[in-house]
Amino acid sequence: MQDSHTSETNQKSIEATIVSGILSAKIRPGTRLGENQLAALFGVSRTRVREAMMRLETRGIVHVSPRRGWFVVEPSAEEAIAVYEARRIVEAGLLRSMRKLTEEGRKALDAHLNEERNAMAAGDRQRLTYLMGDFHIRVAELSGNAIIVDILRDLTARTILISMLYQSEFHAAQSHEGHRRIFEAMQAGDFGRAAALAVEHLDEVEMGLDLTARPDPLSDLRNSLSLPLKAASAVSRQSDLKTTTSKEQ
Amino acid sequence: MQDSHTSETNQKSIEATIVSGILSAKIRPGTRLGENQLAALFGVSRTRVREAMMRLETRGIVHVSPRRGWFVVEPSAEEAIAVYEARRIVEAGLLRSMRKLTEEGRKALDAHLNEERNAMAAGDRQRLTYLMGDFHIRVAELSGNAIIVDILRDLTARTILISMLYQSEFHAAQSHEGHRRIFEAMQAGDFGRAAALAVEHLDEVEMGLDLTARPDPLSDLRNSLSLPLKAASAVSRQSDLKTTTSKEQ
DNA sequence: TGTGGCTATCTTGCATACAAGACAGAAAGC
DNA sequence: GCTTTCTGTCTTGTATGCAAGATAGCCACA
Repeated sequence: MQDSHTSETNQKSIEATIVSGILSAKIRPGTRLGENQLAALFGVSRTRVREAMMRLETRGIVHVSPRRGWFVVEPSAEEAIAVYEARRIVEAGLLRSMRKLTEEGRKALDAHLNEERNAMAAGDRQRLTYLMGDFHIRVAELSGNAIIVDILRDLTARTILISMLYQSEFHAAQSHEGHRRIFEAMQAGDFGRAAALAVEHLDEVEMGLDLTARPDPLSDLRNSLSLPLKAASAVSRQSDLKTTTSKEQ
Repeated sequence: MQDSHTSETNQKSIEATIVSGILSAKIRPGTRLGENQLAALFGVSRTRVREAMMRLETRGIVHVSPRRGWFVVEPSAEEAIAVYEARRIVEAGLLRSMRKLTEEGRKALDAHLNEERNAMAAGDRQRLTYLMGDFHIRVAELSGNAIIVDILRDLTARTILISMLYQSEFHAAQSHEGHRRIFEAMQAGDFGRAAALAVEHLDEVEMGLDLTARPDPLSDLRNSLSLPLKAASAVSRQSDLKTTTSKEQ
C-alpha cells in the first residue's frame, strides 16, 4: 500500500493510516497506540505522533488514558446507539436533500455494489466489512459536500469498531440487499424512499448487534468501583460552551 | 465571563474559549491566533496551545499558514455554501428523527425565544448573533445525542464566521420569526414540517448573504500570486503599541 | 500460601531549545 | 525617486529532555 515508512511520511499520514486501518477492520477497538511505537513506525518523533492522536481524539477515534496510553475507542453500548442515531440523522438528511442521481454517480454506486457481490462470493470478510462501510461514504461523496463526507467517514469508522465489539454474526447478504434497495430508490429518483430505506437499513444493522455483550466483561465492575482502566468511556467531548451540569452519565 | 486565566487553565479551555468567542461573535474571521500570545494569555507553553490549535483545525475552526501563524478561518463562498448545505442536511435529518417534544424541551425553547425577543428589544447585536446560532444548538440538545450537538456546534461557529464576512444587514427579526415557526411546528408534533421550515429558514439566511463580497478584496489576487498577507484588520492584537492603524486595507 | 509494600521501568504531560521559513525595513545600486 | 537585495526579527516546525503518574514484579513477612 503505502511506500513503507520512508522519511516522506507527513503527519497527516499517521492519522489517515490509522483511520484507514480501522475502516478496513485491520485495527481492533481497544488497540493500544503507543506514542513511541508509532514514532518508530513512522520514523518521526513523538511530537508529530501526539498531534495526530489529538486530532483523532477530536474525531472520536481514539482516546487517551492519562499516563497509560492512547487506545482506539471501544464505544460503550450507549455510545453505539448514539452513533447509529447520528448516522440515521445525517444519512437520511443527506439522501432527502438530493435531487437527482447523476450518471456518473449511478456508475460509481453500481460498481461498488458489484464489488460487494464479488467480495461476498470470495468470502473475504475483512474486505466486506470495509465495503459495507464504504458504500455509505460513497453515497455521501455524491453530494459533493466535503463536510458531510468527513462526518460520515468518522461515523463509519466508529460503526466498524462497534461491529467488531458487538456483532456476533456478519449478515453481509442482508446489508448488501439493503444497499441495493437504497440504490434502486435513488435510481428511481425517489430520495424520500431512499432515506427511509437507509434508516431501515441502519436499524437492521443496529438490531443485529448484541449490545449486552460487554467489550470488557469487567467494565461494569470497574465502573461501579470507579477503577479506571480501558473503557474510560466518560463523555467524549462535551461542550465548549456551557458545560453546565449535565455530567450525569 | 470565564474566570480569567489563572494557572488553572487546562488545555480544553483554550479550545472552548476560542469557540465560545466565535459563537458570541467576539472573535472575527481572519483573527490571528499567535501561539506565543495565547501561551502568555493562558499561562501555558506553546505545546499546549498547539495541541488546542490542532484540535480546532480538525474542527474546521482555524487553519495554519505555514511559518506565518494560525488564523480563524475565513470561509470562502464555496465553503460557506457547503456549510449551509451541511446544516440543512443535519438539521432537517435531526428534526425529522424526532418523535415528540418533551415538556422540558418546550420550556427550554420557549425560554430561548424569549431571550431572542429581549435581545431584539435591547438591540444587542452581538448577543443576538449568539442567540440566533444558539437556537439551533438547543434544538440539537433536545435529541440528547452528543455527536449531533458537537457537529452542529462547530457548523454554527462556522456559520457565524460566515455571516461576519458576508452578511451586510442583520435580519434578526426574520431569523427570530423562522425560529418561532420551527418551534411552533415542533410543538404541534409536526416534525416533518419543522424540518421543512428549518431548511427554508437556512435558505433565507443563506440568501441574505452577499457571497460576491470577498472577505479580502485582494484575496484572489494574493492567492494567484501566492503572496500571503492579511493585516488581520483591526482588533486582533494588543501587544504592540504601534499606532499606525492600517488606514488602507 | 497469601498479603502488603517497595522499586524499577514504562508511559504520557509538558516545557524548552533550536532550526528554518516568512516578512519588514534598511541599505545599496541605478 | 525607484527598485532590488540583504539582513534582522518574528513566526511556526520539530525534536528532545525531564518530570510525574501508572504498572508490574519482586521481596519481605506473617
